[in-house]
Amino acid sequence: MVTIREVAKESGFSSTTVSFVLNNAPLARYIPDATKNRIRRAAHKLRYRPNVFARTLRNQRTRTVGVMVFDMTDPYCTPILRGIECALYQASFLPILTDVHNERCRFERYLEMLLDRRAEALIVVANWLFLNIDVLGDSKKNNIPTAMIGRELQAGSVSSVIVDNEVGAQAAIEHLFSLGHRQIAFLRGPRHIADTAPRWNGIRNFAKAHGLQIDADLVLDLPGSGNPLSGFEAGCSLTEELVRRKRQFTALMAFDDMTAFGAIRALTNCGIRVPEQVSVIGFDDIAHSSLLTSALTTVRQPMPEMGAIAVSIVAEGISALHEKRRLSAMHRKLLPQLVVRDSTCSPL
Amino acid sequence: MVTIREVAKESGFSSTTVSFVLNNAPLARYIPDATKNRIRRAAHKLRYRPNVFARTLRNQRTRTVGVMVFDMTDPYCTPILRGIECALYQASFLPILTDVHNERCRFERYLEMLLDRRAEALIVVANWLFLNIDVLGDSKKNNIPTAMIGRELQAGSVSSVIVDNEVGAQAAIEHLFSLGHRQIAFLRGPRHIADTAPRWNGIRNFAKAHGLQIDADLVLDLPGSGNPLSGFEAGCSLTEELVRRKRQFTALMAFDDMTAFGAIRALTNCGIRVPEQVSVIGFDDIAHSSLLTSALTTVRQPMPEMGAIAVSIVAEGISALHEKRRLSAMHRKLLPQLVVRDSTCSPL
DNA sequence: TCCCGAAGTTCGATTTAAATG
DNA sequence: GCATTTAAATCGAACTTCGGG
Repeated sequence: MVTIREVAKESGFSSTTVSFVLNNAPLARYIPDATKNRIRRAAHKLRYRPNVFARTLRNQRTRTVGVMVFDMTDPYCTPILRGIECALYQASFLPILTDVHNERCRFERYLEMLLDRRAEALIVVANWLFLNIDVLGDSKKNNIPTAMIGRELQAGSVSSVIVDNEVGAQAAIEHLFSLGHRQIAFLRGPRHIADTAPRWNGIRNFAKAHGLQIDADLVLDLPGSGNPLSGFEAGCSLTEELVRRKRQFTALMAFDDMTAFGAIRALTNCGIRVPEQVSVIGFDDIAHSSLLTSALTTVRQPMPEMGAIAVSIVAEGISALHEKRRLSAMHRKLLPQLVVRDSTCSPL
Repeated sequence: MVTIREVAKESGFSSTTVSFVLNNAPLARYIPDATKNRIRRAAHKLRYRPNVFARTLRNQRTRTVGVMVFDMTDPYCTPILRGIECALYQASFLPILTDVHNERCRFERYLEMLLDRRAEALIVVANWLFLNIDVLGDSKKNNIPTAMIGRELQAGSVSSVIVDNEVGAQAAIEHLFSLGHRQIAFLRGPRHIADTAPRWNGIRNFAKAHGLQIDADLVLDLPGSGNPLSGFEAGCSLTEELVRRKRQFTALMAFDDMTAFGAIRALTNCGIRVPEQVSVIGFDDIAHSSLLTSALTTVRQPMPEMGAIAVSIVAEGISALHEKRRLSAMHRKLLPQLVVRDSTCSPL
């Protein structure tokens, strides 16, 4: 590897001058262009690349952001990661990707590794989250800008980017209602998932406002497990349960897309056609929702945008840190969007 | 941040001794346990964490691996990334994730960034690859162990991990054949994708060996674009084209699962039932293949395993490098597995 | 005083060579 | 010579300080 000293020798100047010139340091102001050019040419000729580690050792900047995902296999994550990657690329940052697998010990070990590597910020994708983690304490202690996607922390210095679950759920139920559905079944999310309550609130509020009766027998809760893909099986078996109860319903609103897929599978297995006999609506708009034989109507979360916003928040945090500004946590709540496809229609 | 010198002061020894003890260096052999304990206690008490950058500056080890994906939104990537992550975690390595978006300039910039960061190895996930990249030259020049997943490089020092496409395609066609299908349509992959040719070879060989006629009018090529999800639309429109031709076929073999999804959509739209009237088989077994209304029969690539094997290959390369052993490139070809689900059955 | 450039210190650890009893 | 410990050099860049013109 060629060092700055070799560039100095090659160009005939000292390494100090080389450093000034190549970094456009303030002190390079008075250095004549002739000198600058000779130095730059020498650096280019030798294919000089500054040693990131030596540089970091001096100025503490790593241009690295730690990204923690709670479960990469969750299809919800991919577009978020893409959004993060895009935004970081533009800012010349590199992501270190860690996947916590919803395990506390992995979370702690990875957090330690990321802090050891002096990640300048942390982005946590915490949608399907079963841990009661204390990123808060840790990141506060280590004072590194942190943004969580998919979960809002009430207090503390951790920023958050979430979708407006209440508005989203309301849009979904409004869609079904305006199609004429009155007997609607619900597969609610697992209790301990943060998204569950606000979505249900949205539904209840809409129901109250429009005099829609919610039949308690048509409301079931997902059990919830460590695996985000388990929503499929759960949606499947809960829907079978609904059908067995022989309570009429013309539409089904699922907690998320995976659950909706399971519901559709169960309905199809029972000889019930979607959407002719039962309309189904999901939430998220994961990548393959449009590919289903009957493309899924759903509420889209702007995943790539959420990733990009998280990056912009922590980038701002990093700047603030360097300029010694105090910066309080930001909490962004993005609007979801109803996407009408083939799995919903008016009841006959 | 607490430094080794503070630990030295706290424990009453020099930083040299501290370093020896905490790293279990050979020279720590003669250091009495009493000393070791005092040092370790001091380090623990002060919550000492060695500065990764100072350490790397000395011994050149970063415990970092660069991961380059050509398109993260390709569902094929996710399980591979998971496999890589798992294996790296166990080896106490951290991945820097980069997504090339199938763009040459991104590829080059990211490669440079990864080399700047002294990634100890490179893993390239190059399934849906349109670039004629020269990782080869670069990695040779920089002499860092490199493994490619999804594409085999004939010569050079780059290792590879691929699935046996020929065997996989043969398994697929054999499945259809043994079900009794004789009029089979094919949606072949884009010309410039590496997987296309071997899969077609597998099909042709099987056909020849079993006297199966391949009707040229039932063979169409995917156009191929930069976007792996475009396979859906292509599969859809090509299948419509097939149906328009009014040439009978009882089964359709798609290049990959996305294409198969498109085909199923088109068939359904045309009022043709899957699998009763036309069986459909895919390739890959991406995450949601089992979720389709009629779960897809397909040929599974062992993605997580491929990721893990790539890691073990580069890990071996890293060791070899440190022990100054010469190590030639490895080429692993894994066996795919037929997964029979609901999209295939015997013709009526 | 202003301009230009160099010498030397610093970042935090590892490691060589050497000094003790 | 052996067991135990350490001073000093090193990694590569950035930056402070200083000197000559």
